[in-house]
This record gives sequence, C-alpha cells and structure tokens, in this order.
Amino acid sequence: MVAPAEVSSLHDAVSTRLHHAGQRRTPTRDAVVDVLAAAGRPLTIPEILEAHTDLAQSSVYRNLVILEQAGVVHRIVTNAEFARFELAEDLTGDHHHHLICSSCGVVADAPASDGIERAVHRAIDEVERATGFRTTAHRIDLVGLCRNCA
Amino acid sequence: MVAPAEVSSLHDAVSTRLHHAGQRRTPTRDAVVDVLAAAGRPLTIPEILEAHTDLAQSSVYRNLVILEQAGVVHRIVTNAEFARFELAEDLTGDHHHHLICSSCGVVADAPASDGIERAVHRAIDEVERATGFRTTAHRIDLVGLCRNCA
DNA sequence: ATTCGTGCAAATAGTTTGCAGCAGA
DNA sequence: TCTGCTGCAAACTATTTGCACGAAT
Repeated sequence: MVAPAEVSSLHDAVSTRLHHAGQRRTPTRDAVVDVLAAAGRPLTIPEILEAHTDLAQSSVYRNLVILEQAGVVHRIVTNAEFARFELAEDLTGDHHHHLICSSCGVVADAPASDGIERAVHRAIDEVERATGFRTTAHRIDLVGLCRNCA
Repeated sequence: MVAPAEVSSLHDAVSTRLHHAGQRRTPTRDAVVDVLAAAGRPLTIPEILEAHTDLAQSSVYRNLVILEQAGVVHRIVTNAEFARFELAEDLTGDHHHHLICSSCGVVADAPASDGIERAVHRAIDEVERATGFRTTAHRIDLVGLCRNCA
C-alpha cells in the first residue's frame, strides 16, 4: 500500500527505470503501476483487469513483462491458476515475505523482521562459501491458512 | 539423494501413505519415486520421462498429482517453463531450502541451518499472533546464479 | 466380475505473439 | 515521419482429461 502523496515520486522512479531499460512511460504502464501500488498485495492479471476494465488483457501481459525487465514489478508464481504481480521491493522500500493461503490462494505481505533477515544473510554467506552459488535475492513464503479460511 | 539401503524402507513409507490416501502402490508410482530419490534434487517432468522412457507423459502427470495428495512428493513452481517435483521432506528426513539459478533454471537443495530455522520459527510465531495466519509450512528460496552460470 | 491404473489422443487454459492502426517524440 | 505502444484475434504449450484396454483384487 502506497500513500497518495508518494504516488508521483513512485511514477518518477518507475519512469527512470523504464528509461534505463530503453522503454517509455505510457498511460497503460502508469495504470498498471497505480493498481499495484493501491492494492498493497500481489495481484493476478484478472484482478488488474477488473480494476481497469479499459485495458486489453494482452497489453497488461506485455507491459508486465516489460515492467519486470525494468525492475519495476516482480512476478510471483504459486501453484494457483494465475501468476501474481507486485511492485519491486526497492521501489516501495519495504522488504517483506509472503503469507500464501493454500485454501483460497490469496497472497498477503508480511513485514520482514530484523532477526530473520540477519539469519538469512548468515545462511547466504554460508551457502556462497560452500557451493559457489551467487545469491541475488531471497524469498521466504509461509504457506498455511489465512484468517478467513482457518 | 537416498542411499540404496534406504530405498526399500522408502517404498514402504510411500506405500503406507498411498494406502492412507486410498490409493494403490503401482510400478509406475514406484518408478517415479525411484527417479526422484536417485536425483536428490527437484526434477521436471521431461527429466523424469528421460530417466524412464517407457512411461507415458500423462501417467507421470497423473501420478504426481496423486503422490502429491498422498504427501509423498512436493511440487515446486518457479518462473521456469516446467514445474519441478521432489520427495516430501518428512520422507527423506532432510529439511532444506532451494538455490534457484535465474539463468539456467536448475534448482539445487541446500541444507537448512539451525540458526535460520530458529529465526524462521520466531517469525512464524510473530505472524500468527499479529495476523491470525496459521502456518503449516515454510519455503526459503535463494535466487541467483549457480556455479556454472556465474 | 469389477475396480482402477495406463497409454493415446484430444481438450483446456494461462500466456504469448502477429498484425494493423494509432499516438507520441 | 518514424518508432513503438495498443487491441484484437490467433497461436503456443504445459498440463489435464475422455476413453478404451489391460492388470490387479
């Protein structure tokens, strides 16, 4: 969730990243970013289309690919039928993990605690030393039942 | 990776779970379990078919669904084109996390350290108290470049 | 005898892409 | 003007499913 006052600076940052990726800022891309910023949780393509009924499905798919390449959005793939998309963490300045409901498929954000981040980074160092794997990102998902489904 | 001596007890455990789920133990299911046990890393359907060229693709898909419902295998969905499957952790007795190469898509297992597990469980407690979410499993993936792609 | 797993081929569905028109630089 | 974004419809592909046969109980 992004406060209204931060929306224009968000669009500036998005514009910069698009430009850096050799892409333009367009109304459709702004619209997609707006929907994701307003939602504050990862959305599916149908959810995005529902919020903006004037957009063509193919354009949303195409622009999400571009926004992903530009580092603006992040694609989350679960076992559910649709992939989900959210704004990149370094744009919203909020590192978080996911609570995935195995019953209804909804995905909620959960703030990352200092403790867990420290532990993860220690583990990453260990893995790099042991295996030579170069970690660029990590992902922590808790799978279970949301309050509604429990 | 499962040592040969453990294979028969593995099949016993699989058989029990299948029976509990109202399913039979069949040669095809044994074959799939064998391939996964021998691999020691999550495999795609094409990889499974390659190891057992006499199996029909649809049978493998169908049996993986059944084995998943019986709690024998676990499905891993990444952004790669194919889903991957591995034996359930409580069958192999080995809790691990994943190293996902964003370049070639290969997924390797990494042992879970005590430190990170403690931190994760503290975080889970926090989340349960704060949100009412009931966590049944967690997933930690490190995304980056494997030794070959780096 | 009947239930259930298997293999083949056809169907399904999320996602991608070709193409013609149009808008911004 | 020229590049490239958009919308529509068609194509693509991982996965699922209908059906008939054979195996196991």
